[in-house]
Amino acid sequence: MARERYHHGNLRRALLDAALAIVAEDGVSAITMSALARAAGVSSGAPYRHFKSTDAVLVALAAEGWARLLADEEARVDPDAPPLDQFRQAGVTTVRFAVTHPIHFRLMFGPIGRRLDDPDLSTRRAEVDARTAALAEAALTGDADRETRVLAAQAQVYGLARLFVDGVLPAADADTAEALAHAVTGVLGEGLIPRESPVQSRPDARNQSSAAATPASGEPGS
Amino acid sequence: MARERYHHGNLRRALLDAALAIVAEDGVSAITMSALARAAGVSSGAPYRHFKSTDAVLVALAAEGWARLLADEEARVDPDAPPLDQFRQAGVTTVRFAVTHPIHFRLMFGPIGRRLDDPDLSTRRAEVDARTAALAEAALTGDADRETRVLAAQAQVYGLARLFVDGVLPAADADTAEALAHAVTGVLGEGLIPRESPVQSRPDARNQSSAAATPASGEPGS
DNA sequence: TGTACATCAGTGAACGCGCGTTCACTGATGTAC
DNA sequence: TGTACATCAGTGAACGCGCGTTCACTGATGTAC
Repeated sequence: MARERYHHGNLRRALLDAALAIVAEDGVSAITMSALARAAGVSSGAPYRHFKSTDAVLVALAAEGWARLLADEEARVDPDAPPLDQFRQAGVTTVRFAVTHPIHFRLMFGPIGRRLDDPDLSTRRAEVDARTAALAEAALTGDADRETRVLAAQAQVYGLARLFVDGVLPAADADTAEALAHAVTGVLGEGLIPRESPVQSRPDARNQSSAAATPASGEPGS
Repeated sequence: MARERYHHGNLRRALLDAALAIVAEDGVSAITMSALARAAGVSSGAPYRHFKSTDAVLVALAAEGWARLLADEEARVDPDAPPLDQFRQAGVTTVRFAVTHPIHFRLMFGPIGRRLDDPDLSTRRAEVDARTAALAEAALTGDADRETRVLAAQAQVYGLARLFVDGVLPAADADTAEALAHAVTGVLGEGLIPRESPVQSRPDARNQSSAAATPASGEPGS
């Protein structure tokens, strides 16, 4: 924090934060080693002590994202809940994460996130993947189209997350996004068409287009 | 096609194709006016006759993408089918489009695609949006959480499309992707958990993880 | 507690390169008559 | 069918700029004794 010292103290962290700020402001193409140095208030050669290229910075951010997502899931998924609820909670957490960390999310699931050559990135990603697979395994049993059902759930969660991140849905705070994710995953659990009675109706229907934030709806089975 | 002529004939098209090739090869950051000129076999100043910047090239590609998606939907959605089927066909078509035009898809739904200042882009996008909204309106009736159900469907389709485009699911040909989209949207129609009898089982379950290409499953209601 | 020394993080100047952009030009095309 | 002329698309040389990258340096930190 203190200015005017020869050593920065935590330049690595400052460069990562600078990268986040630059991406948020001008997009990922605006990241250059020079711009990072400038944003961190440091000479042009200094960043090379910590990252060998701008891609390395982005890879580090992606790895950080996977670590944070894992931590979020561990914090927000109740290990004592029924398996299907755990699976759903993990999905809701993913949507929440996407809204609170959109830049990380984009990097994690973009070309940068698929860099298998970086061990830190790939192991952290593998951890989350393994966890998700285990939750899906426990939640959705039976061999009738099991993988199709898992994919249906993953696609929905990922799609909702990306609708926020890509700006198709308007920006929302974490709790609103989470409530929406809860409602939407409920639809998948129940089926698109209400079977007999139309799913305990509530007087909602707020906004205009598809952007309505309609929280709380039916729970899924189990 | 003929080389060595002073006039190119269709440089605009050639520049767009060059941009697609460059993005496919080295990513969107590799697009420069110089690189486009080089790839089109033309002098460095020539592209400026058609585009004022690389962003203008990308905007043109996004607009082209929306036009093609609209054409695809008009070709593949049966106007005589029941409304819910039409809605579903539109969704399946979107997934097919994403797999066959991944670069267009990424541009259409990235920051470039949200440039409201370009009239061509924004009107073409608005056309598709209006069409989708109309199909959703006709397909999903009833006021109980209607918007939530629409969003659930959109999120699932968009999510599946992006899972392909982002490389989370392995690359697939158009028909395989379409079959998968059909199966996955069927899960949303029926509900995640089979109600009584487990959805007329078929002996599938092929691949390893979540990448199984399990085609054909139950139809949705209506 | 003090001293010597090794290690390290950041400096700032330097360089070459490729990109964006401009511009007077030239070759080709199309059209008026 | 031919000629003159306007318009247009692409040329190629030029320029300034910012970026990536290197490197001898210097100030700070930590640690052995």
